[in-house]
Amino acid sequence: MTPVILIIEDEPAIADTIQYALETDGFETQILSLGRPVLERLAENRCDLIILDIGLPDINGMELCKLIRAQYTLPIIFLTARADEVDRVVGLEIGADDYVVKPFSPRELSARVRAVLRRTMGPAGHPAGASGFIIDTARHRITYCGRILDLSKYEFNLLETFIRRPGQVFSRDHLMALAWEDPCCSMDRTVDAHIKNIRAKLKAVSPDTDPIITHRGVGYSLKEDL
Amino acid sequence: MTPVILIIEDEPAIADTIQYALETDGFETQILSLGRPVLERLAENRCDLIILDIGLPDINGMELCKLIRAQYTLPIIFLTARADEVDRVVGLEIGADDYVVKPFSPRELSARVRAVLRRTMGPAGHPAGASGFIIDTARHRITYCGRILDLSKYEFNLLETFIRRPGQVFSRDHLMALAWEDPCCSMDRTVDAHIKNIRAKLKAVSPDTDPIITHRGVGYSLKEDL
DNA sequence: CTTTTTTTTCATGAATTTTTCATTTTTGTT
DNA sequence: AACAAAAATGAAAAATTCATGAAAAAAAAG
Repeated sequence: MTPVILIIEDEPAIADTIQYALETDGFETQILSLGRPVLERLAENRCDLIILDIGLPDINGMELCKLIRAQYTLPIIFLTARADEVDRVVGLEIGADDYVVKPFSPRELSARVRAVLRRTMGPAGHPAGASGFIIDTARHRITYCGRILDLSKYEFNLLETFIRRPGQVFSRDHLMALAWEDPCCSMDRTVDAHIKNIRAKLKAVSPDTDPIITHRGVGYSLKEDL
Repeated sequence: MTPVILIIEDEPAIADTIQYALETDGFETQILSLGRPVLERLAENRCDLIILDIGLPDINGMELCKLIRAQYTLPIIFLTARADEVDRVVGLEIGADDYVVKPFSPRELSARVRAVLRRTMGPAGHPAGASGFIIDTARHRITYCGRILDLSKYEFNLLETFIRRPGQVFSRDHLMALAWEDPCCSMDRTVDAHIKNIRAKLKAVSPDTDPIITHRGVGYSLKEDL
């Protein structure tokens, strides 16, 4: 399940920049330009992390943070123009998980979002596209270390299920169930054969690393970014 | 239990500043001026968080981070003079929980330590389950005293059944039934052999305690927390 | 219908895990 | 203290499990 990030920021230019960076990295995003409607929004839909501008026109960011924290435990990253040490400490003290000062790099912000979510949601916090993989769902393509992979149908399905949950160990049965449409019951090392082919293609891109881990007697998993 | 913070920093002035700030805020601290001895140190004593300078004289911080993360799940905060955006992104990508650029405010660093620990350890204390064990079902992984165990299939199954019911005494037959898929009727000290292997691996992590209790003539159980 | 690609199956050898077994150590009881 | 039963231990044997290469079988493309 792709993490949903709520961006609370009144300057459209900044909000858009953040949104673009996060979506490029595989997150789902939503923008709110005012602080007051946030609680309603949280009550209605799922949200995994909030990026909160402190200088909102309608309500003080610190106050809003307190209000949110009174009801929710979800992580909050403060965004602000105030670089004062005191502000930063107070911000973190008050319960923020991170504190980013403007002007900031969108890529760094996205990386910080991922760092916080890694702790909060565990393996589920990864957006599609970890371990050097990026899934382009629309084009049905997978990129590995910047290189487009030429994959057959089941190779794609298999690799996709791995990428969507990096680190999770899948049994062969489980993989069959996830990557094959009909419950193809026969399983005489079929998965193994495909894994072998995938590995060969990944090796062609990056010869010294094998991101697929074999768990003897259990199944396979994809290496998480370390 | 006071959290223990390991500071890995080669400049004494900076290390002392950090130490002072953290101890003022109630943390226990320890300073290491080199990177290589870190793994030994981790094997010996408890540590809840690492502050890691990237520019160490003996080993690259990123490499060290990977080495630590291969065995431990504890949070790491990077400390560095490099303000480059690329470095920051890579640092967070690689598994750091936060990334602080020099020069920095000691009070802010301490606040960030608290923010990370709040997520990692909960409001107070360790996240550990029974007797220091944590089961990560998705990753098919068991952590013992913060250390990732390398277990074979049946070692994993066996230890898992113990952890799920701490204190309960299981007969060998019962363990066979629970941890083996087919009712493997053979029972010639098979369980004993696996228990032996598990104990050896636990001993490698914590030499002075054996959390597995033998009940003569009956079976085995896992020590409960007090 | 033929050719090509993909998927599945199979056999082999190597590596690891599991099991067995003989021996030593521990434990509880007389 | 001595004894017997049970468990720990170390090492060898047996059994799995997996990677690999290659050959069928099936599906897709031309």
